[in-house]
Amino acid sequence: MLVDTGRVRNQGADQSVTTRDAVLAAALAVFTEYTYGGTRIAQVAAAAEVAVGTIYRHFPSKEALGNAVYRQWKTQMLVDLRAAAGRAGVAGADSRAMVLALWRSTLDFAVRHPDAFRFLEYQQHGSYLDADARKVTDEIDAMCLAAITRGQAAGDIRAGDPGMLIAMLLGALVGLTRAYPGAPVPEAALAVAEQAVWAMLTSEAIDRS
Amino acid sequence: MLVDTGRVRNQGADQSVTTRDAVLAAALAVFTEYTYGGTRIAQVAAAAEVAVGTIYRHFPSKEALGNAVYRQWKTQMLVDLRAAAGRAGVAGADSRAMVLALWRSTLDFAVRHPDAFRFLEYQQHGSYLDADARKVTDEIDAMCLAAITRGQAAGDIRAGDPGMLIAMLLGALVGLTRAYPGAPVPEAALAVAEQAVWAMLTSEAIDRS
Amino acid sequence: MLVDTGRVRNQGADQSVTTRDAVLAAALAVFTEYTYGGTRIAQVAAAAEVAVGTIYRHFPSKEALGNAVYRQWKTQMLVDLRAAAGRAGVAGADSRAMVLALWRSTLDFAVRHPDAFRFLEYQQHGSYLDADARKVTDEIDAMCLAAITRGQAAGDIRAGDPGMLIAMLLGALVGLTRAYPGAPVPEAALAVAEQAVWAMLTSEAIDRS
Amino acid sequence: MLVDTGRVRNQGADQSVTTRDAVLAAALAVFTEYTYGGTRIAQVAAAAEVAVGTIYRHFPSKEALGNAVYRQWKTQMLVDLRAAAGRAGVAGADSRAMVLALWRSTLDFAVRHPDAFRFLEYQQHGSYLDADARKVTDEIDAMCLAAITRGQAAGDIRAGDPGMLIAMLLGALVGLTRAYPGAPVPEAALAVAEQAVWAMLTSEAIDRS
DNA sequence: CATGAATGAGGATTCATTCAT
DNA sequence: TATGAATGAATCCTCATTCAT
Repeated sequence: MLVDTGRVRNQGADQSVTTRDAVLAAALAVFTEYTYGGTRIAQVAAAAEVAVGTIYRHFPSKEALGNAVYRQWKTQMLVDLRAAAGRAGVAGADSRAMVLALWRSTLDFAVRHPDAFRFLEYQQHGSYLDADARKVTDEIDAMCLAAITRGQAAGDIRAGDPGMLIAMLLGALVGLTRAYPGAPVPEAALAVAEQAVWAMLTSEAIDRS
Repeated sequence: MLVDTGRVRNQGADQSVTTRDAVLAAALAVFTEYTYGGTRIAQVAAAAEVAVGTIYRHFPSKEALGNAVYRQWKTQMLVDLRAAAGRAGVAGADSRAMVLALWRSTLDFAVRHPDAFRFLEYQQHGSYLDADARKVTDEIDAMCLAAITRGQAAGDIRAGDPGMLIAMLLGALVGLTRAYPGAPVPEAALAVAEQAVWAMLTSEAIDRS
Repeated sequence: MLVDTGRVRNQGADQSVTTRDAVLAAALAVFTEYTYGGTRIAQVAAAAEVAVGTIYRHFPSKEALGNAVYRQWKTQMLVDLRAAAGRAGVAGADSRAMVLALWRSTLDFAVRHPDAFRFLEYQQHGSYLDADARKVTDEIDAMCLAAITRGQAAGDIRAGDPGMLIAMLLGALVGLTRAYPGAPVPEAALAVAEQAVWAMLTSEAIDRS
Repeated sequence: MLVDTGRVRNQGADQSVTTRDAVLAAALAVFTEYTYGGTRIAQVAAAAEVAVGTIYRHFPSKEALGNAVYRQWKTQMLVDLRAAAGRAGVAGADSRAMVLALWRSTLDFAVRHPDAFRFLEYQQHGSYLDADARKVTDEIDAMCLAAITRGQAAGDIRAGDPGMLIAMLLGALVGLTRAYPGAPVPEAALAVAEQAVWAMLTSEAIDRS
């Protein structure tokens, strides 16, 4: 019987990587649209053009798949943030530049991977995230916290609970992406957003000046 | 034939309103904690201390219950916003004061009804909201949009897509409440947040000055 | 509070009889349309313009209500058959006239109480009929059986299992009423049916002649 | 990409057809005994020796299953009737032989598939039958109607509403099977029934002779 | 490794029955 | 006696997971 399976995937050494990645990508897309809890494994399988059973060959459970997607992208975010922080640090930047670098990295992530950003920041993951996934999140949080705290110490950033400031920043970013559903955020909006958010972080200093 | 049934009907009605309200309140609490999709009707029933069947006497389906909760609180928000706008308008306020009034009304709502605010702004309702529920949302959006637009025309508010500015504002507010999970937002944080958000809205003007 | 309860039913000594009868009549109508198993007590209550609880004041259960309806009409049928048999017997009729009298009584019943006839002959009552109800049925069956058997003995009726002949007769009658759903069987059809069914009972004799 | 999946698909399909047929057969048996409305899906599953979920892989709902069973057997009846009509037509039969052929085909069906015949002719399907199922029924009705009408025109069949005659015929047949519940109709009874029913159709002609 | 039919526990919904008023 | 809101067991249906091929 002749069937068109749609894609070459059974050949070569990296086949399982390819399949696994296809599943991860499909899962992200479907989770973003329907919520983790709202998507059926069959939907992911259909989106990945794979049989249901195949998903279970790569991930032991739906929860594990959810964690894998979360970890994949949160780790990507962490990598990006570290790279940005590294560049800023190498340049001997002041705390202000460091915060700005982290902000821009996050913004960049949100623009380049809108689905991933929405999935990560926009949903309630509490019910299924495991320790590994949380560890990545905690590391990112710690990094941002440190940058903000240092900025506050240096007088570049307004006073206030750093955790709250970060949460508001991220929240504003989430709002930004929510304002353009299913579309990339326009360039103009990005510029406005950056100014606006930066003002948020420095308003007190500005007021003082 | 006309008969005076005395209190019988009213009694039934009273009872019914009370039960209905208990279910709505329980549903809000449980939906907020577990997500609409993540809660079982049995959980709502247990939280409301009624039998499962009782919920179906008052709401035809889980979806209808979700809509009712959404509408109840979004309508409350609308009422609050209208009251705030009315007070500001009576005071002959400028556009700046009007926007500030709306912001404070929303903030106040988030502080006084943290569960409701989280339920409304924090979840993906797309899958089950009906036309009625959306109508309330649209009205609120229109109100805020108008205020921002007028503020921009008056030069009180920075330029930029008004929808985006509102989304960022709300997002920041969501982030704020998320930063203090299961607890009221501290007073100090509220003050900081207001300054920060206001700076967001006016940064350009400030920059220009 | 003034409400129109639609009917006077709370006055006089025979009130409960009236209510009970209203429920029985409503039940017959709804059972006939939706099947015993397919009707909800609430439907019967609505059709009887009575509250659900009221039905349970008169009948201990849905099953009891079903039995009561069945018994009511099967008993009516029995009464009619006895009257017809009585008249025929008094007239000193031959077995042929007796069978014809029973047939006409049944036909008359089917024409005058089409819902009742359909309910009685057309549904599977096996699951809920109690001994009392079956007793009435058995008595009718015995009566018909005796008439047919006597007719066969007298050579007026063709040979064959009398139970089968009765079942076919009744079946044909059911078919007749089914052919005119929601409407009375036309006079012309009745005449045809009588000839046809009578031919069924006597065909052999005719063939022999 | 075109791949030869070998027997995989066919295997799946075979398996599926077998399972589907097992479910259909089980459903017929249980529906016949307990009525469509009176049977739980779990009963069908148990009778088919499959899990509940398996039924839903093959039929989207209980209603769809009911329709499928109905259509399966009504279609079989149609096929049988057509074959009988074909044979009678080829033999150049007169209208009398044609009607007799149809009658015998139906009788044969009732004898060979007593459950199916009871399910089809004995229950109220109105509540769940869909257009497809009704189409088959209508086709059978039209076929019988045509035969009777032609027979009447040729003077072989008595006058009267053909729909009514058919309904009475079928009704008598239903009564016949009802007279021997859970058992095959005895040969002797079949012969009697045929004479009786034929007398029903021709009584007038006979009377006239 | 891939497949997808089968499984069955779990969740939404219905409805006969009860009982406080 | 009548009412109808409340009850919860029973029922339909879903979907994560398994496993024979």
